[in-house]
Amino acid sequence: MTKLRPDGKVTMQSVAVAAGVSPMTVSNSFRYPQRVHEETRERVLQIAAELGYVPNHAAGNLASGQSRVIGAVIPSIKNSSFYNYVRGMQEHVADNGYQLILKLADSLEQEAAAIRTLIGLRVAGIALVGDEHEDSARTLLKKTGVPVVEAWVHRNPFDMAVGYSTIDATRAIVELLIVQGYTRIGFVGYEGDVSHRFTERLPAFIQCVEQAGLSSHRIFLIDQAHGFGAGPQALDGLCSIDPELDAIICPTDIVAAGVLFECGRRGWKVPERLAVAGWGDYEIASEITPGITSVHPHAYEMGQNAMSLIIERANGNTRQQVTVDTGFHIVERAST
Amino acid sequence: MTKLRPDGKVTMQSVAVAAGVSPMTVSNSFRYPQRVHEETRERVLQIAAELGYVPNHAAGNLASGQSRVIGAVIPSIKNSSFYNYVRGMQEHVADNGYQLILKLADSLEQEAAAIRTLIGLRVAGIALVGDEHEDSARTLLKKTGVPVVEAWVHRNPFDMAVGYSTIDATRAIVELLIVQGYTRIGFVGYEGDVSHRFTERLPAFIQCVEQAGLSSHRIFLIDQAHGFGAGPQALDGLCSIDPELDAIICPTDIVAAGVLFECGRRGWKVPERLAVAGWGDYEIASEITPGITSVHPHAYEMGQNAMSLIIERANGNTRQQVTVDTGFHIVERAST
DNA sequence: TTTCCGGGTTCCACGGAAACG
DNA sequence: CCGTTTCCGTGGAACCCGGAA
Repeated sequence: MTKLRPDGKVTMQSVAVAAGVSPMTVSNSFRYPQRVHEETRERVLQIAAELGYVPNHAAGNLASGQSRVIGAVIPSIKNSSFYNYVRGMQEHVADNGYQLILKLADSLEQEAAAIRTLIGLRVAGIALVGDEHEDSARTLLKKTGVPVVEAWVHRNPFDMAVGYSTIDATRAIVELLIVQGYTRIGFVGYEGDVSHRFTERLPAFIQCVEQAGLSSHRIFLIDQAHGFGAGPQALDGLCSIDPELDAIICPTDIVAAGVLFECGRRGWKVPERLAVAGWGDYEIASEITPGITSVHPHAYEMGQNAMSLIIERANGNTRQQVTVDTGFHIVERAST
Repeated sequence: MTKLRPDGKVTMQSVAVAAGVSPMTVSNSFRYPQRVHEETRERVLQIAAELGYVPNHAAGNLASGQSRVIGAVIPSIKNSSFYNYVRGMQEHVADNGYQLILKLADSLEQEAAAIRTLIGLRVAGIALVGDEHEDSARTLLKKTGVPVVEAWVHRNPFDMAVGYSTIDATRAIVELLIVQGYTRIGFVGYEGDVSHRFTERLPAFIQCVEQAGLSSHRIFLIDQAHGFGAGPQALDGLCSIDPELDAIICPTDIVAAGVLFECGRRGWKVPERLAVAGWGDYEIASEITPGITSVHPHAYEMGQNAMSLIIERANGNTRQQVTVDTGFHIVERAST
């Protein structure tokens, strides 16, 4: 019928008419450029650009049953820890002709809602953070069979996973402090219902210091909602357990920075009076004085690998290895 | 034909068969619940849940030409300034039955690509940050006619805008410092090609201090890429212009914190020797000692209003007022 | 190049039940 | 009492735009 829409909407049809070719040629020009004669293709793309035509993903998805959009759910953008993770995802998908969309979710309910939205969009895959999800979300993911990657998770994946061992990282930090001669080491954790990637650290700490013949009773839990403000609290708490505390391991560099501020107020020298270790290698860790010794997770690589797993699965390649360990390293700075 | 898909895909059809109704009734159960007899509807929804059915947004979008998904492009999640903005958007769309998806774009090219993706998805509207966009993106937006909101912009909108006046905010900060008795006020800006929401501040500063009969030559530009590290640089730069500098206005609280760190190293008392003002009211501004006097943009409200403008437009209501000023306030703390 | 779907929506027709004359 | 109108829950047909064959 070759009927043009009465409204202003530009479709493949209108581009085809304007370029004097069939709709199929337009389609091919976009999806399989080499199938179309160069001259034709360029004319088609040129006219498409002039008309402001962008292929309708909804229609394409419906017709082909495929999608080149991947969804990622991240818990928060409040701190910078996910910046490199997202950048890694972003750049990897771009290199492979995919596109990334993000959903924010501060709670498991929100995560479940985000997953529902992404499934409604029929994305090619979903990247989640952590291994805690609502049951409803789990069953939905299972039933629809979308490729799912859990990031910041290093074992027992729901489907696929990419992460590093927070247990190994805790061990590495503790061992570093011991090697440096600290013996009265305190640990700051989060209280209440927080993600496994935090709760795993405490038992690792206990095991590790006891293995070294040290005491593991210097433990204080703080509220995750507090940022820098948690520093003074944590220091007070640990000092009331052991006033001669000589080192402190913090759950994030933000808390560590808070401890440094408090040390400044008390006139304590770091690391002479107290060594301070952080986690995450945020920007503040290198900018503050003294610099904070910190665990640097390879977040960028995590993002890359998460996308790579999804894209391989989408292309039909089933990998043997469904868990990728992207590792971490310890950045030693003046605070320890 | 009522043919069930051979693969595992759950469609409206399969739900209809399982519930013993027509596909139309399933559709109505989801979209117009009151059109369907309560008993029937509940059975349908129940069975849909059991099968793990989620309506295919792609198909729905195609058929109805409508979408309940709004896209937002944000420049970075590296710092916390957009956290409240995103939260405001998120919560507002949820209350109105819409869904928000995010795209990250660190550059104008990436922004243009993000816009292209969102248009491909045929979203109901697009929220951008700032008023600088690639020409290709501008024409595409114009031609497709999607509702567009520019946030953090307070005038000359491309389509609709929501923001606050950085000029007024600069004036407010300068006036506060003058009232507090500071006369040798320095200004730290960003060099090179940065967003208008930064570049507008310098002329406002100059005009304002000159109006008060003060000198406006204490100006130093830094690289936007630097975080805390910019503090020492800026302080060095301004001190070489005027060693007796008594106040400094920073482009962000991060830079202000960097200045505070440097003051600590130099043994300078804040605000006795130097008053420090920041911008953004990041978490660090309240947590650090002394607290940083800062401009608090109403980012949450900005997010809400951005979504509200788009949703109203999508519902066919054309507003007279296409620019919403959500304002700001100055949070006075010990640093000035 | 053409034909024929994909999964859902719009629009309207259908038919049974209740209300009315 | 029965025929007719109205209402409302439900279903049928055409169509949205692009992709596979």
